[in-house]
Amino acid sequence: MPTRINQRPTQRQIAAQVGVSVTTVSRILNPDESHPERWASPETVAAIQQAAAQLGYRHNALAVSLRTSRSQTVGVLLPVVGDFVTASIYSGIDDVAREHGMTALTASTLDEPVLRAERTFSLLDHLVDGIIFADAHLDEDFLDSVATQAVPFTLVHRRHPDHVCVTADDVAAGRLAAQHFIDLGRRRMAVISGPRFMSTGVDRAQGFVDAIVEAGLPAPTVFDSALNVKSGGDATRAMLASSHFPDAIFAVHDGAALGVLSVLRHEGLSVPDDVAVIGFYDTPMSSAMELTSINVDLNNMGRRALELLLARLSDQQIESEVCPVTLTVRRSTDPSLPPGGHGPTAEPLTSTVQRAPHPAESSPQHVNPAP
Amino acid sequence: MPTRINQRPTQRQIAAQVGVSVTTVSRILNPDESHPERWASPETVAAIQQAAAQLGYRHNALAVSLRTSRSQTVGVLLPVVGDFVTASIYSGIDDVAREHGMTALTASTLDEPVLRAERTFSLLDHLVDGIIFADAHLDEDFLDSVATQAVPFTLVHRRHPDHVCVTADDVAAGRLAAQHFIDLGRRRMAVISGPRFMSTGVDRAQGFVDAIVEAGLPAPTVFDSALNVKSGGDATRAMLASSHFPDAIFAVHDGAALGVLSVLRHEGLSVPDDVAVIGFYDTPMSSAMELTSINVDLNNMGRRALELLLARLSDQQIESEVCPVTLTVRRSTDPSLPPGGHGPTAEPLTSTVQRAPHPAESSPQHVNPAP
DNA sequence: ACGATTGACTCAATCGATTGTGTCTGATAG
DNA sequence: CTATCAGACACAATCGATTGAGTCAATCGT
Repeated sequence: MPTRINQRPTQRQIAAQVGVSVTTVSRILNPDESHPERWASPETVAAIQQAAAQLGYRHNALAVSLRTSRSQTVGVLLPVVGDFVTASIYSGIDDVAREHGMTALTASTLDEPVLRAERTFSLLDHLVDGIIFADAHLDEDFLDSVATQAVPFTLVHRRHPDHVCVTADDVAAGRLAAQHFIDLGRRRMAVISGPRFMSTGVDRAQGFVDAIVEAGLPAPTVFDSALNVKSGGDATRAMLASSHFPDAIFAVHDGAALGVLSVLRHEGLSVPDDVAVIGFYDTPMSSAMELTSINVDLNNMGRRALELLLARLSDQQIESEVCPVTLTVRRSTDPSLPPGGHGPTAEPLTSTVQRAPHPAESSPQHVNPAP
Repeated sequence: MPTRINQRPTQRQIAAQVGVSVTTVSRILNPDESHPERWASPETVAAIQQAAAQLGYRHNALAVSLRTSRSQTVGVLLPVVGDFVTASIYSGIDDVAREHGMTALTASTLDEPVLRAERTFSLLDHLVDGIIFADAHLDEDFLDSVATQAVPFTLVHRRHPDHVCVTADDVAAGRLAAQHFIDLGRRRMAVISGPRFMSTGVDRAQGFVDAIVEAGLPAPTVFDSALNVKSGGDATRAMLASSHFPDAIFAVHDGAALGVLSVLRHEGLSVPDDVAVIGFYDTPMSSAMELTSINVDLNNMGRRALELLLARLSDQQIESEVCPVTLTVRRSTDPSLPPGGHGPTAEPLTSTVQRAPHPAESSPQHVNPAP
């Protein structure tokens, strides 16, 4: 038993053992040539393959990358790591990367321009073949400067006007939320958006406002927030302090929606009787809190972002993609649904533009009859 | 303006521009020598630094790694990516990596041995300086074979008897949960653990059982589960079907706890009147669901895991570490707490062994008086 | 029987940086 | 006046693999 410790076998070792040159070893171990067996006799091929297996040979990815200037690596820039949304997106990216024998390098930028630049350069130092940005800012031209570096990239989740991106259909999502509220007979709407530089919040709020105005209803107030529990709560308190309190709140992020629910409950207001609430992303918390939420396949968005990037790397023309959104109706907008949702195993109800009819439930506890 | 497109500047280019050899350029650009200015005259140093800045020179991480066989890179193997627990751990690792100018490479293994081996080798192909495993299995000796590769590693979150790891104090956590139930006067306990190969669930269940038996109470039933919402619900249904239904359930994962709550509510049982429930990890969902949960600083666990690994890389002796846990009491065990928790901005109550007294709240709506 | 083709390889440069060992010049010591 | 030394560099091998351009012998066609 060859107890190799501390030393990875190299092609040189295989060559020495078999009695050929490293050239031949390299050619045999890279079957990507058009003529697979053109470079050696069957016996030599077998001998090399056997030696490689016996020594436990593996390519040195660094050496290969250095020589070929193709690293089989993509960089992924996330605003934060450890959050449901970005983690789901990354998961999809990672899947595709693995399917293509590539490695995904991640870095978090905290939405800070300096950190983003630093970490982008750090990825480039590793000669990534391409980059996926999940943290685009609408108003920055950092991406243009990256384009100068001749490293292809795509955006995911947040869009930028000048670059290819894979986003949720955020405008449609906003319209979906608005239409749901309108169908419920709500009239005084509000929307909790995110920072202005995030296309997600901006587009969702835009769709929401547009649909409501088109329906002839008063334009909803737009609150900017940091899209977390605390800022959602703060926005809600701001609403409570204002003269006309809404009867329907659309938060473009479940975290913010949770803050909304928490403050409403704390203030003794009933959901959805007094205020209906819609969140976004349909996180596990949504079902736990019986929060109506908009769903988009984040995993698939990640997949598509990398697939587009790979297409681009194959010199194909690529175009931005918009992923469909659905609305999962729960008790935060529809009290006629049974408490406890549909049990822990049930799939959420989904709809594309209108609320889908939901199947009769075993114990429909009508807390309040629908208006 | 030098519109370099497509080409990163190299030391060779700097050397040519300044009129020195790449040797000198390399020495100047690596100030880690004992004699910083020993290799060139001040004028040359300035010229090289200026040329480097002007060209926008950056080290080629691959070339450096290849030559020095130190990649300044660590691999992180996670069971899944996109989950609160692993994402939080990774976040801590990533922070430390950045602080040390290193890069963290991640890979998810889905707890499948084949995938774990494959992805581990993939990391080794990139010449990672070390590896952090967050997906250790108690019963596997895969790690021993990795040890043969002479790549240092540490474990995090899940332990293995033979290797250095950073874990939560899982046994203490189990005891903490048990003591809380005992203090509440509960007598029929159950614990929902995870698969047998995860030390987390095993240790937590062990501590829980030990403390209860030591208190002279009947030993709780241990249910194995997959630690997700569905399996938590399944376990609860199994309990409901059995002869002696518990009045206290400790789930070693908030996801499973959510399944418990969901099924209990669906069956018309009251929490905590009929059944008290404790979860684990104190996820955002815990506070949303008013779930009493055990908290451990996952981010810090990640930090420590990498810090230990780096110490090990500096040839220091390292030892396993156990991180303290705390219990955050909410309404799933204590109905005397006000609904809505402490508002979205409040810090959770924490305690180390006993439940801490909680501050008086503005509107303490006593839904049910404490027993 | 002889040039041409094919099969089976090898040579050597190269990717970008690091590093042990020179080399050369001018200043200093003796 | 020369041996010595330090300062300021350069040479060239090396890390592990890839790749265009050979080399050499056997085989083939005519």
